[in-house]
Amino acid sequence: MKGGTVTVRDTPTGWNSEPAGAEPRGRPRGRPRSEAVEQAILEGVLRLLEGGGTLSSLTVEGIAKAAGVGKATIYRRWPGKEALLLDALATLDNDPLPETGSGSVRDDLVRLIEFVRQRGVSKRESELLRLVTSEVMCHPDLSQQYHDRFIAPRREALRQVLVRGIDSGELRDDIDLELLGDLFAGPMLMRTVLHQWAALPEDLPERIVDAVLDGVRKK
Amino acid sequence: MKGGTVTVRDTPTGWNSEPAGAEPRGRPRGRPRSEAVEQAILEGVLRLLEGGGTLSSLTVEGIAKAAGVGKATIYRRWPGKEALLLDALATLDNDPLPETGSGSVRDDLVRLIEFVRQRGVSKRESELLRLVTSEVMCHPDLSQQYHDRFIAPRREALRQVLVRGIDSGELRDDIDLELLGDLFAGPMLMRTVLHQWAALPEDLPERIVDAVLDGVRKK
DNA sequence: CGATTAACGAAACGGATCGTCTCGTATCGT
DNA sequence: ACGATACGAGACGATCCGTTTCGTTAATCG
Repeated sequence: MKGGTVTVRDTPTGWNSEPAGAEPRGRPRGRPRSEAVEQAILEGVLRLLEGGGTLSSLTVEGIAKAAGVGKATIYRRWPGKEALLLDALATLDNDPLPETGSGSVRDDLVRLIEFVRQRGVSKRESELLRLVTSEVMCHPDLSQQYHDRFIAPRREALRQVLVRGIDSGELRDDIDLELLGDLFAGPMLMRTVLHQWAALPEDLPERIVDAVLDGVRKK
Repeated sequence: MKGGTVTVRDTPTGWNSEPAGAEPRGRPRGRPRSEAVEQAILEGVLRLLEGGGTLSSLTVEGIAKAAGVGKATIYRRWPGKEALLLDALATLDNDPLPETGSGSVRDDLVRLIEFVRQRGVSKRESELLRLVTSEVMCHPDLSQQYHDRFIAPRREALRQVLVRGIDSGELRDDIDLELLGDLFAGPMLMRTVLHQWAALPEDLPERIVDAVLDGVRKK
């Protein structure tokens, strides 16, 4: 944890994206970083994860070996294993959020939850999500970054749909917005993250949304 | 991971409780294990966790130091850090499940979810639960033990209440039992495990249960 | 009482990984 | 050509794991 000499000149993928005008400065002097190396490292991480290894089995040296690079090359780009995991997650998680606001609020909710389900059914993404979540839960600083980059946009999209539903009179206006979101997202996240052995049938989003909308009390 | 000479003679707390008649044999010959040491180790784990350390900060050597014991004494009782964590969790998690079946199904559901909320509001239990969950998610074998010891009993209690509700006509009978459980438990577990920064007000269980029962669609 | 048996604290060991650092080489701009 | 920087390879000290040894302590058995 003490100061070192390895200088992280810049970070292409943005784990510590410099906020102020750092981009428009001229190209740095020496040999530029290889984009191929960048992708080889991220691809190596994903490849190692497909074997369903434990978190401790994903070592930096193993990543370097799998990617055919030196360790220093990894530490030149990321401050540690955790930030690298976050960027690896980002390479899988770049699908755009589904369009909302066109049809009924009910269909928008189904679309958003189906989007979450898709993460769970993909073996590769599921394994990665599981490890990242477990890693993030122990690192408060990473927890913040993970929340900002991955959780917050989804929660915001869900929130907008819910606000639209309240305004249009389709949803009750006497329930906390946050609670409302958890009612819809909780059941699906529970299956994708907590117990991965649960099945994720195609119609699960529909069933969740309709059950939460209509209530489970026998009329 | 290779075979060793340290023989685990017996395991008081039951991480590998011998199923067959092993208990009624006469007292073993030599010096018995100190119960005080047992509790000192578990207490040391809990004390280290209150500082909100990352999972890697909870080292076996640190536990031994905190408890004032030797490392071998820990490995004499538990096969590794993970199993020790599970037993430490058990020392906090020995409150009996709330009584159900007396009044309305709605009140039973509130009681069960309030029971989950209590885990989340206790700082000590919350931290421990967070670390154990993260540890468990990476160890398939531990995941099984964790599920059997902690998850399954709660799910079973919830399931019984739901079955009673269906039989008595209070709950719809056209929804999967498993989905029904996730609808109630998901929102609360989401807050206690996934984002620990969320508030857990006292009336949250009531609000969850009533919202899921009545539905969130505007009538 | 004395012998036996096993747990105890302390400490050392080999192995693995981390994060840093140093080489010699390769590739860029000037 | 030259300086600057990234690259792969690998050594380094530090830390932790899980095992093992050592001398001591506490219980049972004869």
